[in-house]
Amino acid sequence: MRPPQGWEEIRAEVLRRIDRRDWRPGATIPTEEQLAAEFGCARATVSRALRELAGAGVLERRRKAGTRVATHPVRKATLDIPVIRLEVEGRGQAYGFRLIDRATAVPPPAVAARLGLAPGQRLDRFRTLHLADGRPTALEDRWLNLAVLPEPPPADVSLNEWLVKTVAYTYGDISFSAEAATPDEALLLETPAGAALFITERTTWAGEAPITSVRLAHAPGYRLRTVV
Amino acid sequence: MRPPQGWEEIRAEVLRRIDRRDWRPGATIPTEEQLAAEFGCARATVSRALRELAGAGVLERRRKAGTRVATHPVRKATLDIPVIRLEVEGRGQAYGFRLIDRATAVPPPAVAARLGLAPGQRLDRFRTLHLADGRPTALEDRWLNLAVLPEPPPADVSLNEWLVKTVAYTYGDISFSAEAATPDEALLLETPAGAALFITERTTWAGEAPITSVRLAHAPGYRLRTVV
DNA sequence: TTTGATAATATGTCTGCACATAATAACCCC
DNA sequence: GGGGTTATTATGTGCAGACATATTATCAAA
Repeated sequence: MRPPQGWEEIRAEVLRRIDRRDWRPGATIPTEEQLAAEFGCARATVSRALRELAGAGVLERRRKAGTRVATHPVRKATLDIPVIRLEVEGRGQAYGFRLIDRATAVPPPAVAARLGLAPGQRLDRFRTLHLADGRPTALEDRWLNLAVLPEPPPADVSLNEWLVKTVAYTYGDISFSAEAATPDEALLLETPAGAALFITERTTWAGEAPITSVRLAHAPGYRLRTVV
Repeated sequence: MRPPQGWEEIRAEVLRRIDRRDWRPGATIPTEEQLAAEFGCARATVSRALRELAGAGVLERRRKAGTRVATHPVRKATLDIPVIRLEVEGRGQAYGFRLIDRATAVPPPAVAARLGLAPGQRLDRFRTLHLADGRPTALEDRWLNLAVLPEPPPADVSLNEWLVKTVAYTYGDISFSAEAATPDEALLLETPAGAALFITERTTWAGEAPITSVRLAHAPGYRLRTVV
């Protein structure tokens, strides 16, 4: 039996031993040094494999105490969150969007709190309907802090696409929830009022300055997946 | 200005340069070797920092082509998905659960397909209501393949907790969606019929054998967060 | 002009070593 | 025994060097 070579094969071998219950949940597995000796590789290579598995929540590691198989599956799933256009095009549909309205206003308290704004400060609000093959797929409600942008956005291109190419991206916060469609949302998304909508909310900073807070209401049927 | 030391400081420095638009979206940043020379460290240390950022979707790396700042923010957010008991206790509430019913039956086609079962194969179904401070917080609908378990589950402890301690965990699939509460679900979760519920679905294999498929319907107000 | 072989190059990975750090175990003294 | 100090130990991080590999650029032949 050829020993695993390369950190990916070692990771697979460790997973296999957990699957086969050689190493049970809660049990301590051999030290990096022992595994390196068994597999005939350097400790750093074993370390890399175990670190990845710890990052995925499969193992728990502590100095001196060693490495053990995780008992409580606080899984760390990794999500891909693409921009809507790519998501639509990835399904083989034609993407489009329509600007519903645009205004300058004081954002609701929840948004102001998320962005860390002084009360009463005004922001620009854009509401955009995203279309897949002409049918609405998501309603975007974006509050944008134009004051901190390095240059004013052009009027002729998608605000989204301009933003991602222009301002830096260090998402501070993403959250997901389910909400019933308001009459307004239902109308725009062409769905019955009260339908269950999947909501994505993102708040973005560039360094210290809050840039934008977006709420995406996805049309019914939307599903967010992770693959491990 | 002291140069960053350690891969975490280097990661922070790279992020800062992106934030400050020194390196703009789409632009190629210096090579690992150049950065290592600038920061006065080994290439491996820079490599570690850049690899982490690429894993988070901030950078895109290709051999020979180099490293560039990601343009389309296919962000890779990392989610923590704890077991419900820990989630409830983490909020400082008292956890409890109640087994609603248990049966052996042929699962609906969607579940059978997810698990890759032959049509007509029977599984065990457990429905459990999870409680926080006595109030329902989530409804669990679990289909379990008892045949592949190494030993039959005991009757006196929580099936969940026994499962995670006994069988290996290699989640194959997790998905999130929003659905309207059925009358049955609404009754159990003490919420109006048709309320928007946040749904988590997980399917688990141990090696080749499908173990279990779980559908969790969270009571209204549930929110899944990521921290970057 | 196109095609195909070849060279150049940046990242990907590995090794072997060293030291830092956190957490446990061992010990000693009262 | 109890409590506090010290030693031990496994992981975490770092470095320098080497080779592997994917991809691009270059250049010659058809």
